[in-house]
Amino acid sequence: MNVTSIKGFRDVLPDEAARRRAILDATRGVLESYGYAEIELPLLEKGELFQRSVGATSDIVEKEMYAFEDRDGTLIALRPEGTASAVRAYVENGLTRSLPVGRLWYSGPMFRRERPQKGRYRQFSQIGAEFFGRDDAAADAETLCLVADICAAVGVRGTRIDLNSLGDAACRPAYREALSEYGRLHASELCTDCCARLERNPLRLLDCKNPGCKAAMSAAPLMIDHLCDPCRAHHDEVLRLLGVAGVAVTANPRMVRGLDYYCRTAFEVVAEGLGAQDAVGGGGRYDGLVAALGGPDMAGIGFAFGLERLDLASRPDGDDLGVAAAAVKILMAPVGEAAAGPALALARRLRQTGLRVEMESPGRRLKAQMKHADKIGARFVVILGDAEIASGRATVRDMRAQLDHASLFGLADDATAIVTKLEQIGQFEQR
RNA sequence: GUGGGCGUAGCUCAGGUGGUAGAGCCCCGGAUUGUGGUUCCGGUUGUCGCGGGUUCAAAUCCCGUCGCCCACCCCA
Repeated sequence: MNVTSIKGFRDVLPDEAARRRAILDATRGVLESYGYAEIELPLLEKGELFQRSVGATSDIVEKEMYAFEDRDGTLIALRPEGTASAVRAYVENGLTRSLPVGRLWYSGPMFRRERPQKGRYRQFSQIGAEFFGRDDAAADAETLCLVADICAAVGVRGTRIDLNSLGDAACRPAYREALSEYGRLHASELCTDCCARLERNPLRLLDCKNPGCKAAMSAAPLMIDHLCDPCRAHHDEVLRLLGVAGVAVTANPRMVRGLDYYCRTAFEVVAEGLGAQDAVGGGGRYDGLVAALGGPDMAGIGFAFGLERLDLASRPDGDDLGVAAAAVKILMAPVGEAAAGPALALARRLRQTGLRVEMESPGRRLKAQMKHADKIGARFVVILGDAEIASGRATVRDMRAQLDHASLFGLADDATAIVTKLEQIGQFEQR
């Protein structure tokens, strides 16, 4: 094999494609039941969009983004995430006015140039949802309800929703400084990565998995204890509403998120069976992002699920999703070149009634065609050989009953009449 | 970017101490005339990841390189 796919890019074969489609269908159903409308977004955006939203110094933009210069010199990027595009589209198309309270969802591939591993690829798919124009706690609670319902609908096993508040512009800067201060006092106990984080992104000190850092940071101040009054009230109300709604969440005061735009409510859905990458989805509130991208001062909260991870986390006994193979119900078996034309024409007419009909090769012997019929699980085989062409009537083999029905119908018969005859000799589902 | 593991037919793998490649599955064909699921017989596909070295001889030893996987980082 000379030419292969690119590292981190892969082919989704039919079995997996069927599962992905089932997951997408289940998710779409829940999203639409909450009143979300689908939006299709470009795969390419100006690089500037992500620098201004995700953050120019974030890992995603700094070292994971696929970007290149277009012929006119503008920096183009393959989108590493969906929220930035959704917000851009929301502002650019005037939805801030026509749809001031908007619920939008999208799905599709995202691109990040990371080292591939279990559940992580350079091209991966997300299903995302954004809720614009509401900054009240009920909007947060509704969003968490949606997240929980999607997990249930998809059949994700062993899920847990971690919840935290990241504060806002009023209280986070002071906390950030306090955390940095604490970190500097314990700098000698921190790993090199964490030392670098001290100035650049002290919040990340909290979720380092290095044992030494964990120990050093165990007594560090937590955002949750430094929230300003409005943030505190908001967070408490979200928790209260979730309790009433019956959505279980786990308070995780050490959870931070890597994207710059989050504020207040942040959450992550983790599941079992994923290896080290155990997050199936995550999101949070991003009040201020709409304004940062040139729109009005509008609130927003959203999340995204990783399709590959949803699949991994629901796979082994995700039987409720089933793998709906495109089961062909009828195999058209032309024996000899003379039958090719009539078979093609008949198969086509039968398909117009909604039947699934696969056409075999006229050059193959009937035995081989029958073998294939069995392999694909065909319910009936319509045999067209010299005798059938001569008489103008088809022979039908009932694969289940192991019976032939000679001259069952005329080649020129009405398609629906043919279907009726097939139903008379054996019950079958047409779809 | 950093570690660790692995690279033999489409798939799963076998090939002690070097002798020049195999099994099962899958696929295709046959077992007398136009009929499947079992059985039997036969068959196709390999630069043994790639390059170099040692050797009379390497899939097997040495070096390098690439790729995949897992983990760190980060995140979906």
